[in-house]
Amino acid sequence: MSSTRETLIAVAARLLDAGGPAAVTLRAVGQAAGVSHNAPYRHFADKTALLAAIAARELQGGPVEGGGPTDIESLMRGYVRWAAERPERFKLTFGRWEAGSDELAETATAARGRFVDAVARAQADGRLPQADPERLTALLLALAHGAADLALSGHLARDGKGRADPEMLLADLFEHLARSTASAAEAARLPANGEPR
Amino acid sequence: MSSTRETLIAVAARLLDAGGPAAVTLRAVGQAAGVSHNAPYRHFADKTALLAAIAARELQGGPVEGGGPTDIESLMRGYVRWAAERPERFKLTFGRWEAGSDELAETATAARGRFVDAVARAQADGRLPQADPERLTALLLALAHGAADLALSGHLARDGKGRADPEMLLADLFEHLARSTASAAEAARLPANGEPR
DNA sequence: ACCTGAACACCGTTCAAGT
DNA sequence: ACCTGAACACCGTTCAAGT
Repeated sequence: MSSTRETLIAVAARLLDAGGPAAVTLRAVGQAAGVSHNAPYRHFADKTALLAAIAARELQGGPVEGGGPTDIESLMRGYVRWAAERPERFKLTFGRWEAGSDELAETATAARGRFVDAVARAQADGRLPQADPERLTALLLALAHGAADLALSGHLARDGKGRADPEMLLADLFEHLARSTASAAEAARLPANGEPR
Repeated sequence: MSSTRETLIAVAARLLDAGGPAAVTLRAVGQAAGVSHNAPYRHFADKTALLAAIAARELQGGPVEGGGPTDIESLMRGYVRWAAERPERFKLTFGRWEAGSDELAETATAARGRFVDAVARAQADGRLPQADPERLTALLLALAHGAADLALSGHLARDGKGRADPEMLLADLFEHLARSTASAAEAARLPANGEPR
């Protein structure tokens, strides 16, 4: 039912990819969907709600689709690659959602849950340091997000020796964390083990 | 000379802070500056150029003003605090500058230079691991940027146990890096010292 | 329940004209 | 060299009306 709604979302996402947010006008969406320019108002409260629907759809099936590898390194790599390949959807999804829809917030929380699980597994394997899994996940996601965003706005890529792309920075962080894990394991062999769980 | 130009930038920045990018219309800027709504075209090629001028001014004197502390921890804290206090300017500065002005790119490069210097000093003090300073700077900036941006879009703050704000994540990263540094120093005591300078 | 066409207020940009 | 007022095309949103 209401296939028009899905059509509008798909059409709007395509316009977004092709021409950026400026190209997503209700008139263009309507024309591409074969309806009038104000038919969207029967399915969405306003233009913002339509954009929020794109972002929600992206958070559900987008960055880490089901079926692929589930180790934390692969998940993070998938995140930065998604940002590089679909920059407009990435910018939209993590853009300004001042009083954004509750649905979007819940979807984001669910998506983060998969990352937390992967982090916990890596901790159990000794590949990540012991720490609160949610907080460590936030650290990893913040780095991936920041690297991806800086790369898109041209504040990261350099031509010379200091060149760095998001995947490199991700690898660097994992290496530093691995060393930090080893250091903590060393300390644990001493009689006084002060490392909180 | 041309004080009108500076006035237009200042007025536009004030409108941006007050009401977000939607509030920055050439008509509102002109009215607040006491000129007609198309007088800005005598000083800027178009609206984008005016916004770029705001971003450039922000990059120069904004996040890390001269005179304050210059250690890397304080610089990074200043960055995330600036983002939290002036979210609209932060979003604008690191927003979409597709074919952005060259001046803006140069200003950004110069601003990053101060961070690289601070990182190099921290490395000399043994507070940060040995690595390419530019690349380590990129890692730190990416985390600060990502944490600040996720916090602004509500994808970071949680109510429960997993709560994390940008300054906490920054402190976590510095702690992990310090442990990584200690681990590398341990390894350096062994006969085979494989850590490249 | 869903869609249309006309209309309104607003915006970025251009242009002829003024000093 | 800098500014103004009118005008143009475009946009989000509303509303009366249609099926």
